[in-house]
Amino acid sequence: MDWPVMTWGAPHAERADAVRNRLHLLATAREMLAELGADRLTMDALAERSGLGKGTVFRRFGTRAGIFQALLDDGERAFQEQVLSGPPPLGPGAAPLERLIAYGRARVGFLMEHREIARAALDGRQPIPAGSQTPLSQMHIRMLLGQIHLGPANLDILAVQLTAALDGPLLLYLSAADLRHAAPQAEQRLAQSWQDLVQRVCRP
Amino acid sequence: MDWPVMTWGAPHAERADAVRNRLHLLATAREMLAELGADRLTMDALAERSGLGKGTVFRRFGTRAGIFQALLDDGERAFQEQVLSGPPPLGPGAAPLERLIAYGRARVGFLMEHREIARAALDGRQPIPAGSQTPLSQMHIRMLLGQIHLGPANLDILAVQLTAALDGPLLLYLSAADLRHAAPQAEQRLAQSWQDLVQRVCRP
DNA sequence: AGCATAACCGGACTTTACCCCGCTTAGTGG
DNA sequence: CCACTAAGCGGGGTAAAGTCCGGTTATGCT
Repeated sequence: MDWPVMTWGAPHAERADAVRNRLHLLATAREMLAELGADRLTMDALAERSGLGKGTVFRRFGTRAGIFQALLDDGERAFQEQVLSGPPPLGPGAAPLERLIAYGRARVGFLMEHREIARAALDGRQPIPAGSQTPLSQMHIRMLLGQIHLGPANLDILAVQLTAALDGPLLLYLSAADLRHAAPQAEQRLAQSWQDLVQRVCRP
Repeated sequence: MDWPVMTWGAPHAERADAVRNRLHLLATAREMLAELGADRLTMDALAERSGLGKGTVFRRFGTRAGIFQALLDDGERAFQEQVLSGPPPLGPGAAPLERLIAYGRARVGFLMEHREIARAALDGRQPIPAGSQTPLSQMHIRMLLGQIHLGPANLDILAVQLTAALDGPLLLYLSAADLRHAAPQAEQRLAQSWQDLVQRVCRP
């Protein structure tokens, strides 16, 4: 799917009605999500409820998972702002290792809060979609790793591995039932374990 | 889905015709997989080609992903045998850390070899299915971690994290195109990075 | 303003995973 | 050998994802 790029004034800019529809669809999707839960949010229903055609829904988001990815991106934007320019230890100003630990804790919280959306955003056929979710997470981890003095190591792959270690448990291995049952404890333990892992990896 | 347990002689054992059909379906699935690729392997086609009803296919495997999980399990069984009783450094006899490194290398190879099936075995709705794939991997890593003297650490979660760091890149983050393009290199780099990661985590 | 064109829209259509339920058959105990 | 029962079987039916294309509308240019 080739998304219309949002370069201003350039040719192929997103048309005004398209923007309107996109925002309206996202709002409607959020409503339905809160009302019905992720797996009862169907494309037909979304189209009907928003008063638009099904074709429009698919052109805007490409795929069902795409909707959840877009929804997640919204949250991610706010989150990234905290990370990039918020107060330490999450934002700049703290030591890189502290930031890395704080980042993991915050991301666990974020994913836990949006776990329904995050799960639904996974698409079996395609790997993690461009412009969404992980790339940002991975890039941030990669950046912080670069600021920590580590011996010889392939920081790019290490960042991928750490991202997987951070997201994987929540996205892949813990069942929804596990989480619903004891979410706060799970969140605490995952954050703590992330800290342990990072400290192990990054010590001299 | 509640699979018939294979406790011998106990009530509810898997019936003979069911076994026949299951094996036949798996064989047919393997054929179609080799011939058409994973995403053209459809349930209807599988049913028709195997000469069985659609209902039978679903009763046997529960879901589309279930077929690929079953297929993967077959390979996994052979793999596990190597791990549990093959020659060192993979099998017993080597130091735990060496075994852990060797295990990662072997698993990367295994997943790379079966990446199409492994991807297709992921089910968006459900977390990693019981009796399949990761639990074995996770358990093995957990066991080896237990044999390495680590400081205070939650070995259970650490095992989950390492499993994610091992499987995640291949299952989630690397696109099929990336892999097709430079599979051997990717395999080498992932194995090397696994070794780096584990050595970092497990040093005193 | 008027025109040309590129996006966009809608909804019918196709494909496919998955469900259901009446019928059949394999196993068992007498 | 026979009945009995639970498991298994088949294939038509449903719902939801994703595609297509003829008609519509926004936008840039003159």
